[in-house]
Amino acid sequence: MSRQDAARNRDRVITTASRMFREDGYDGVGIAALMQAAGLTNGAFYKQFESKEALIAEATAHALSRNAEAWKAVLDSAGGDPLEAIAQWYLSAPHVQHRGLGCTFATLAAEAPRHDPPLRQVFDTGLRTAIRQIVAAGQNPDDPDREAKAIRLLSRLVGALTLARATSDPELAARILSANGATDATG
Amino acid sequence: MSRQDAARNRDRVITTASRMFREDGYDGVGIAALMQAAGLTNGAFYKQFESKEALIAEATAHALSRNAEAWKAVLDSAGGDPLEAIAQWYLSAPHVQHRGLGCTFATLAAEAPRHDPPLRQVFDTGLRTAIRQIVAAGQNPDDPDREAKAIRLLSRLVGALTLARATSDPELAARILSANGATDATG
DNA sequence: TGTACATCAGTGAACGCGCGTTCACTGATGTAC
DNA sequence: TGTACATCAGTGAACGCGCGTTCACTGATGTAC
Repeated sequence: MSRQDAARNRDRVITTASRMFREDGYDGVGIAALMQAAGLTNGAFYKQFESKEALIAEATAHALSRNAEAWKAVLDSAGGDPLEAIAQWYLSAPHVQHRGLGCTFATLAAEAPRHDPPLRQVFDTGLRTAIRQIVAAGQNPDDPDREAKAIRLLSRLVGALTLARATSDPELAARILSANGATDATG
Repeated sequence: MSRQDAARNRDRVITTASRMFREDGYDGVGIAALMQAAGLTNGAFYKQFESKEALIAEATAHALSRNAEAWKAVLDSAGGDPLEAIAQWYLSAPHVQHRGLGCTFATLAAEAPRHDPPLRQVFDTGLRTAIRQIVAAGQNPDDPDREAKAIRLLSRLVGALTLARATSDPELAARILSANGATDATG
């Protein structure tokens, strides 16, 4: 167990938590279940983190920065209109189905108001990054309304994904997704 | 304790739960705390409800139907463009601050995917109602895209409210709100 | 380079606590005759 | 209309369980000389 091993274990806990929190919510993931999923035992947790709330902030920051990487990849590789490409990708069936690796705003932002300032600040940073990415991908750099447009697109995508996931009726989910720019909205 | 008293108690538990769930999430509200807030004791709960999950479905249906009444009141009394009036009202400071009486989609829809079919169906109904209300308030009844436009508006408002609430920076929150149609976006 | 010691991540059991749910009991309400 | 009984919402304590957190202990790693 070198210090490098310990650092790797810490990273694995954060990665695992960032997935589990997005799947089951902050309240839905216990320390014991998390540590077991990361291949460790209960007690090791408090050698690495001050509290569950501290992990929540770190794991959310991790999730948001992974999200930002994914946005960058999609925007960079888009032929044609990058914002149309983002909407298609964001509202695709895999993203609707797999919450654990998906957008952190859609899964966890609604829980943020009940949490401590550090987590809220993580969301501040994540939001600013996402807005900046969309603004940069816009095709009209002189439009004075371009930040507001970026914010509207982000708001709309987050809302659409959240609502489509809440539904039990695939037809209604498909209508929500395709109204918002999904190409294949079968799920 | 007449049967009417019992029915009133049951209603009070549902109303109380619909507020508390929106404030603290489904996982954040325990039966004991809920019953105490409703002026009853622990044990009475299971004389009225089969399980917590059953209450979750009923309380969410109640919250959504109260939301629908509020939408109707705003849309009916709007001078000028009703959809602009809805956005202003929906993104107003009181709505951002008071989750407990606010939009159920913004507070609880993200938790729905983790729950049983009855709750998901409650969201189905709530969504269909909200979309229908927005469509009916639209000013161009011949627009073939009017349902998609209604869905986009709803998605955008839900996303904007969720993101504005997650933020800890009032300036960022105000930018999100005003980009989406709030008039006074000071918080 | 080898030895002695300090450090510290991890183990696994335990802490107190609140969770959702059950239960024996109470007593007022409603029903049957 | 009065009496006897069944119903059932509510009480409050208890159930087993999992929660976040703590702790004594282990043993490999890293440091000092």
